[in-house]
Amino acid sequence: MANELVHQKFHHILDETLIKEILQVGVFRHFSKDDIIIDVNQPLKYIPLLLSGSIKILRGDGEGDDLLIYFLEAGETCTMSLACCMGTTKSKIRAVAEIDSYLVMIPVDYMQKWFHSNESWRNFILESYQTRFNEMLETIDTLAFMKMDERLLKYLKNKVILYDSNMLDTKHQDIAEDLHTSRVVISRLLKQLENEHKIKISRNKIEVLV
Amino acid sequence: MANELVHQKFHHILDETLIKEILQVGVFRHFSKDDIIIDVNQPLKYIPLLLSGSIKILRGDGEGDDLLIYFLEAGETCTMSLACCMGTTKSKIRAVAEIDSYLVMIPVDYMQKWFHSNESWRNFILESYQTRFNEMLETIDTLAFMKMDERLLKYLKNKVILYDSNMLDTKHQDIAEDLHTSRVVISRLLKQLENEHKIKISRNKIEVLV
DNA sequence: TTCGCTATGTAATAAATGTTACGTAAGTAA
DNA sequence: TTACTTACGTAACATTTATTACATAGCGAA
Repeated sequence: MANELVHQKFHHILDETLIKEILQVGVFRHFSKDDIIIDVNQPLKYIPLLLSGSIKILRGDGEGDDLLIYFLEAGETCTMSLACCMGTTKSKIRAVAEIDSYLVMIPVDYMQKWFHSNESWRNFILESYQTRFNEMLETIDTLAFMKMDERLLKYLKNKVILYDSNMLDTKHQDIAEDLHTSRVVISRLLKQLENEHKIKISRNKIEVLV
Repeated sequence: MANELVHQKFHHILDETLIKEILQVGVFRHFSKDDIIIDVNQPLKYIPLLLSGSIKILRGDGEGDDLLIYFLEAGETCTMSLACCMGTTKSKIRAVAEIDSYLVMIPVDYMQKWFHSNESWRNFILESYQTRFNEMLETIDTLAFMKMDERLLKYLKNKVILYDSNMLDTKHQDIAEDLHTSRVVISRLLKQLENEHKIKISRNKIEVLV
């Protein structure tokens, strides 16, 4: 089953021999919603490839304050891990399972070896960096140029795409933590968005109308 | 002279044969302070390697609003360019010469070729990505967790390191543009920092005391 | 010197966001 | 049902940042 998933999600970018090797050396792991996969300051010994689910990548200031940077989805890897592993430094981010997720963890040594021996792996790494770079730029844009109400709406719309449903199952407090603000601010802005007929609010639920 | 610089700045990371090839295919260019090297939406055909000087990398929202992301220094390359070139997309950033700078521009095709054929180039690219990733994370931190007065002081201290002098030659308006705020705000906060004996202000000059 | 330009100082005000405090409503378990 | 917990609504206020408007200071050119 797990083997099937690796083929399914990665055959378009990684070649057959590499996938075989991944199946041999990779460690398969399952995480439940809200499980912490990697935390800040934790040393990294594995590169995760996401087989199914969705992972939230957060920047933490170390004292409980977080900020959502972006989401990882099936078929992707955590470029942060790459950067960290290569420099054998500690993780500068926190990775949390957004929903139940299935991963295969590649020991760092192989990542290094493959980078020099396998062209498809090189391309995969490069492509990952590219994608993440653009996501980081977008995050910077959002922080620098947008006001909280715009950021909130963008966040909600992004979740709609992620869950493929405009009925979101979320609490104000959770949103506040992802956007690094307070619950009161989020409640206020959500109410404002509701008045503008862009969303509908009910307990534990937000329906996105736009 | 130019050849000397390439050796000097890159021999520790790139091997001899590659440096020779760079000297053959690279285009040498000089930029004066405040010259725009790459602008937003401009297609990229070259990867720049910085031989001397310093380059400011800014994110622009397209309508005149900018935000400083980080500085490039001698011996470094613009990872944004890599990301853009690989995806053959247009530049998402603006690069401006902070001081007079000397570059060697590598046509994209070679960058691709070397990536698969030369180990030292691969390592260089990977290392660049790593460095830039961390800088982007730091930028996100700054935006998300710091207030303007802290950001301002951090900006000033960074310039002190960059110029290796605590007497900075700068105007309030310039700082405001880099930090994406208004001149009035910067003047106000600078005055505040002066009252806290952290800086001394005079026309076109700021002396950093901490 | 005087004129004119640019950079800076600062007040007044507005808008956005953060904080505290408390009330109420929806769900849950006894 | 009652009691309890959790999520949400909202007022009142503080702080931070943005905006407008205008004054003054430094400097160079004529």
